[in-house]
Amino acid sequence: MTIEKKEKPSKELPLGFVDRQEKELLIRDFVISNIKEVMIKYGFQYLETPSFEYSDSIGKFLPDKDRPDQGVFSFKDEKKWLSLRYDLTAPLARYVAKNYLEIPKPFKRYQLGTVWRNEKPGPGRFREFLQFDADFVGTKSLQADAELCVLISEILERCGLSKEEYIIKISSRKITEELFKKIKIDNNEQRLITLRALDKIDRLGWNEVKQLLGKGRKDKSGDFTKGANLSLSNIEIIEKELNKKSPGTKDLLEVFKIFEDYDFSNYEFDSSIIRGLEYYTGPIFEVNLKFDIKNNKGKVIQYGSIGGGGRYDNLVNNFGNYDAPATGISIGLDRLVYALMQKKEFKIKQSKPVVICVFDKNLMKEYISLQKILREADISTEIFPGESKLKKQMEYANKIKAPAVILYGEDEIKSKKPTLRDLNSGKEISVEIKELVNEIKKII
RNA sequence: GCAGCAGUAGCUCAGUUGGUUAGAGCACUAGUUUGUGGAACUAGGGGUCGGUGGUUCGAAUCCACCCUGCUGUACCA
Repeated sequence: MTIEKKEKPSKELPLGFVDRQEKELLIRDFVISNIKEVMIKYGFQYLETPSFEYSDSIGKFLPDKDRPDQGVFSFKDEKKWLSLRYDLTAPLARYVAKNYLEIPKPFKRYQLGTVWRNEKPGPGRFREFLQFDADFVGTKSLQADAELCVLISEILERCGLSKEEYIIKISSRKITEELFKKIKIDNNEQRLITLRALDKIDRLGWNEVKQLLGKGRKDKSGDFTKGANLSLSNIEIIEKELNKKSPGTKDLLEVFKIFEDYDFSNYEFDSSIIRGLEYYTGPIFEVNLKFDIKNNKGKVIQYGSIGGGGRYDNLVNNFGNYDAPATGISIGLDRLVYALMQKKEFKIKQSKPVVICVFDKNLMKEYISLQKILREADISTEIFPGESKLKKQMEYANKIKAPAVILYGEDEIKSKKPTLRDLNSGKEISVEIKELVNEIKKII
């Protein structure tokens, strides 16, 4: 006799994908509602594009042209390769190129959407996450760049962050561009390695970055990273140039002037902001949190930025002949939410239902009429969803954090006075049905 | 991707000169005479000891490879 073993389906999730609990979702909803209000106030259009795009629509113009397929989830249709979008900027460029003649110029749109990246996940970093993007397409005005920073700032503050808890760091691609001219780097790979190295100044410090600009660097674990192989004199020029405390480029001076007009000051110039992207052409920004973020074991972790962006004047042009200079910013919503959850003072009101206990199925009509009264008063209410002893019903109510239970058994029904038990204090009172709503409101 | 460390019940972990049916706390389920939660007590369920192969009479324990997690690093549109 043979017994076939049944393979049980796996209850594990794919690497980098997570279930999200109510607490997180409610904070996320709160953040999203703030975003929408601010975006409407700033006059942006709401847009949604599909999760999948043809790979070449979003892949061909990837900044790292040397590895266009890396990091993206893709599958082959009968005819073409499709990819899950990895950000909202590439689809926007595609959308603008496709609808160029119909859209207003400039085009201001915002978008909320899930994006997917086939990369190694870490604390607060997943392979599926929600992003928020706001972009101006079709304007060279630096007013747009400045306004993006102002708007992000307003969103963060509405979400409960104080000016001391975040900062917008700003630099410009013009700075590194001029630098590359000065030291005459035209080798693209060398430029990329140099940019990536400079991006790490705040984390590693100059000494380590110099190694990356030169031969390379060995990290704590013993792993070796190849360097850009620049000459010592060039490295010195770079260090001197980037250590300047104020920008020498026209674009940033203008942006800072506009900030003044806006009375916006929660930013700082930081020439080490690079954003690793090849397509940025002007001002670039990064949104950083200034309070400690801990992992689920209570250890403070390197959290990095929660968002960023910049000017990309050539991206739309890649799709055709339309010249549409643009600038945009994006926020990793899940990362922002993860950070907000750590703020002790941050509380989201959750209304949990008052539970009406069931003594006898035959009395259901009574329970439904009580439930109706409460629900009509907009009080979250439920009749215990099951058939259990009273004790189990109480345990259930306790578990779901119900504020109160209503006991309405034979005794109470005789006098038409339900018993209301406050689950926090444990106090019970007997109330007239018409007083029930008022008494419950006192508890909630 | 690279490197270091780790992987025993849902969770936190104990368990070495390799030796009989693998443990605790919390959680879970049922009960403590049945109309009362968050306390206590009793009983119970639950583990191919991350996976596969190897060494051995015998492996949670030793070896190899793989998978997963953590930390750093790389990449990050």
